[in-house]
Amino acid sequence: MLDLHYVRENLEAVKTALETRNFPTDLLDKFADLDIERRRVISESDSINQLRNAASKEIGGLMQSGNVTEAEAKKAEVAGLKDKQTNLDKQRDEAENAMKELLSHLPNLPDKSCPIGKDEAANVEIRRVGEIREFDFEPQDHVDLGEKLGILDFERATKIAGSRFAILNGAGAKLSRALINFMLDVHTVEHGYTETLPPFLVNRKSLFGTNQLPKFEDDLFHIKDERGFALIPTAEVPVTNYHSEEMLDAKDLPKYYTAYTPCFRSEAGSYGRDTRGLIRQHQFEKVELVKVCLPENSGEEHEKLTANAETILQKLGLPYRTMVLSTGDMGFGATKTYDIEVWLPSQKTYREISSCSNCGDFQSRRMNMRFKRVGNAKTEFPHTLNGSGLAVGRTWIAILENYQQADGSILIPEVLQPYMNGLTKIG
RNA sequence: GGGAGGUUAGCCUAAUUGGUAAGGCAGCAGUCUUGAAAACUGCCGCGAGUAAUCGUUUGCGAGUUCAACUCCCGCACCUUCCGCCA
Repeated sequence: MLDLHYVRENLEAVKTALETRNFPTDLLDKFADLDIERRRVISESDSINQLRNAASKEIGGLMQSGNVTEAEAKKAEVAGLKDKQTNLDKQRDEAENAMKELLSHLPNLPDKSCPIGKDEAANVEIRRVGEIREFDFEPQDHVDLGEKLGILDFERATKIAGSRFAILNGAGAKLSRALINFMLDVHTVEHGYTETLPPFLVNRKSLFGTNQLPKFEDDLFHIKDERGFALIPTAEVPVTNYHSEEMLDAKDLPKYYTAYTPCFRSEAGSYGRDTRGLIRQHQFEKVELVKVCLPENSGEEHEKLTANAETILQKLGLPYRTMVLSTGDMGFGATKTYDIEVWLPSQKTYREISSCSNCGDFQSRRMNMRFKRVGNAKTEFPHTLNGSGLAVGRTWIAILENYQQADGSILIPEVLQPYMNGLTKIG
């Protein structure tokens, strides 16, 4: 959420910035009116309250000194204020809710370093790592490879759940589990993250905190239950909200968390896109990286987090490139995002395998997570960052496709072999 | 599912059969000092206001009342006990 005062004082700049995100600025045209109305109602309601409070105090004094008749007279005087106040309070609630509603629908402001453009065509490649393998045979895609090896079963997954679900079997399931453990080990042991295993169901407040709500309600799977749970679309939700509503101490920052969770997405509106294979599923596995840090360090922490995710691809020997997203392609809460894309031989293209975002104070303000510095009384909002480290299903795809042999078998990258009980090859 | 106790500002703690949130710690600014400490003064949740100031805030939501931390109802969370359960 953007800061009300900031928007008020920089309205034109905010409009210009949000335009680069393809955000319709007509919503912002309402800001000034809402702001004025809100302040008018607040001050009017305050002055009525002032009258009531003063009268009430007088009555208290009269009652204590035994002047019952005078107190009764005073009571009658105040009675008329009540309706007026009820009415004003209602207007006040409406005005404040309208402002909150408006602010909660505004996306974050892009960082100055982001390329300006209206879609992914404006994204800029900033590095390319690893050698793309030359095949002396026609490489198959992961669906053909997986099904022939008996480690991937879409047909039965569709039978027992539906489309966009998959079943991994045997060495395929083990490979997925190996990837999870490998990633968690690298991030905890080498990169200093604390492993956490959070709830996979969360409440609406948490979803507001990490900006899935109110705008992206339809992207979630909701539990039909009065408690309003939803299945997490990413571990970013429970992990970033870990310190929501808390007052942190600057000396305890930064905090680094990594979590493995399944992720659940309705994929409403993506009919027909990536229908073949494991690329886009309703349920997928992911190891997530989350940081909470001092505002002045978030740029540097963002670079480090992205590098931490890239380390996994380097260790697995998978070729990739890193893109900085253009203003038009960034997610709602991000000030800046790097996408890491892995090479898929079957598609002869790079596909997203991680998205690493700096959210600035956008989320901490929404979830009321604050911190204090020593020697400074005022509370501040820390910055939050998140990124996939990595999407397990897509890494699984990349391993099958990049490590396939002419006979359809798959070599296991050396770093994964200890996690596969020494297995060096599938098939 | 049932019972008991609890939730006050960054932290800790008060508040007469209902009378308008007292104080301490930490922090900020200033006075004093060569400097620091101590002491003293002001500030020290949020909102409106250039400001004086005013409003608002006792887990959340409603209610009774001129007036609610206090009384009534509902809910959340924490502690604990019983039951059930992997």
